[in-house]
Amino acid sequence: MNSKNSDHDELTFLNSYDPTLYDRLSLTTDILVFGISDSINPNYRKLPEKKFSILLVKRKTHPFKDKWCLPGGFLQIDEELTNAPKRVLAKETNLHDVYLEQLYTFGAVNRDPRLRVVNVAYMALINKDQLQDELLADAAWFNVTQIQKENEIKIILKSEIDEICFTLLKINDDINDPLSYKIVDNELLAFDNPLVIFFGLLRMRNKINYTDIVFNMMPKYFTLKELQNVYEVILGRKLLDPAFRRIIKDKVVQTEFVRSGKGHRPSLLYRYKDPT
Amino acid sequence: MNSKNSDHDELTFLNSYDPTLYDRLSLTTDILVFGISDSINPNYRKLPEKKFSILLVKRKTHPFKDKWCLPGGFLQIDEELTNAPKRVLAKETNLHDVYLEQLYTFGAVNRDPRLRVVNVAYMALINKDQLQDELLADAAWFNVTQIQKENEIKIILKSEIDEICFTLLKINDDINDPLSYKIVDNELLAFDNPLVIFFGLLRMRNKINYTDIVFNMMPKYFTLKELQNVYEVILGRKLLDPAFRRIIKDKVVQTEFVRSGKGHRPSLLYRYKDPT
DNA sequence: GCTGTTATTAACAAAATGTTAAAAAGAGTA
DNA sequence: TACTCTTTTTAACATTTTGTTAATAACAGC
Repeated sequence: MNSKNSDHDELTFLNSYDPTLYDRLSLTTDILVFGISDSINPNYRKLPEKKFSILLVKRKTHPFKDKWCLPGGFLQIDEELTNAPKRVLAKETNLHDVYLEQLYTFGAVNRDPRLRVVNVAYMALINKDQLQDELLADAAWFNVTQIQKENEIKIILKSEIDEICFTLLKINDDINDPLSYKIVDNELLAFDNPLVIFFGLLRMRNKINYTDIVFNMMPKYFTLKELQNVYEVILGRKLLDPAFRRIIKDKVVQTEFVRSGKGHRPSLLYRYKDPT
Repeated sequence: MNSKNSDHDELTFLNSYDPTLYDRLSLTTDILVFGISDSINPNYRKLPEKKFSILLVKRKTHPFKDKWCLPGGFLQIDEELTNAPKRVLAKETNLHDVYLEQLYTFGAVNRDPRLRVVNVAYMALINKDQLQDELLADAAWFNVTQIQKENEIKIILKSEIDEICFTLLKINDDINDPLSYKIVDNELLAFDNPLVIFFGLLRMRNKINYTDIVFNMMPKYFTLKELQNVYEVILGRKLLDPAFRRIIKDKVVQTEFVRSGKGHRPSLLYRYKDPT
């Protein structure tokens, strides 16, 4: 068989192909938006505290009406998969050109009560200073606190207007698989969003150690202590200054600027050194 | 609004919901099966060489008839997403209870010439000793060789009956995103399979350093040198014996058995120490 | 100038990793 | 039996990285 014939066969086949031959379902995308919040410290001489936070929106329609959920939407039939989270994010937060990374695809049969839906979850990292407009009325930032016990992970999400709490139980040994956990005590979050959030936190804690993704959440200029605080809230533990500085100093460049007026030695401002 | 009313609203909504409201498409799953092959060394006194290899099947139908591809199939409408790769793997290789991990979801609009298909790729690790039956006539193991130049990655897949070669060009800085690469010079592989294979290799090389996944490809008993060889073929570089042994000795237990008769000091046989 | 505060780094300790080379334990062979 | 060839195994040291403590620096406010 020569190549011409083969191409011809393929064309004939494609022209007579019936696309309804296989089961068809809907595909959605959720976006787990991470950012860093400053919360004012009551002691006016102390530094503001950094908080690791995620963006949730309140559902206006059924199903899960009035519950919080991750911003998301349906994939369109003629739309690149990678475009869907961009489009949704632009619509919900007016953010463009943010760091996006595919997180995991969730496909439990009953995850949506309406119909069979498979969800491709993405993770976005934003520098909240770049938020041009106010958030929509039904969106809010929630600070993340994670409490780990034996086979149980409790996550508390706290905004100015609401507090969400849920627990994940480990039902399986495979620690890197989000489906190794079962959701319990979830009152306020829609769909399987607790799994998406948990898996995103896990991914962040891992990748922070061997990539430069944190810098997507930093402003252009920052002090090393501010950067260290971001590492600390993501990792959920304190780091020692000298050790942190040794490791991070390859990734940043000192600038001519300082942050002063704080009642102590001014801190030098650094910026990210692009590795090229 | 009380909870009873809310539940009632939700039920009313669900009963009147029209599932054809949103675009619907087909979902497939591909499985990148990794294994380790022994190739006999021509010098009879030398040890057999370990090769890192993947399983490909030859397509019998259009599209891409007679090209090699990853084993895969369509997700059924009432099937758990995690079940699809299990079902496909059982059918194609007669393997059950293998290590499976979700790799990435590929959703370029034109990745399948027939219809809009989104593909959830999985990675499987198998110990080839457990293969109970012969492979199907149209399946074969291909040894993997990867050659990295500047912005170019060349991958050579070699089986007893065929040799496949393709190149990926880096078109984007984001090194962890498979879509940062463009496929060139691909003659023999179907769909976007080169991207799946490349991303799987990347994932393996990363995870081998901070997880115990290699042991899914090892037989029950193995020598430390055999284990080291597996690390070496996956990482694509030689390791120094004492350094490797120091790191790996926490993960294995020495057994009472030895492998002898090789014309040199016998090697102690170890087994995986489950971390529990 | 003194106090309170945080930034920055020096200096040392401890741990991890890289490297070289020697010893151990067999099979084959003269 | 003694010697060679081979690979396994580890000792011993060098080097690098990381952990820790504590000293010094530089400001604001009083």
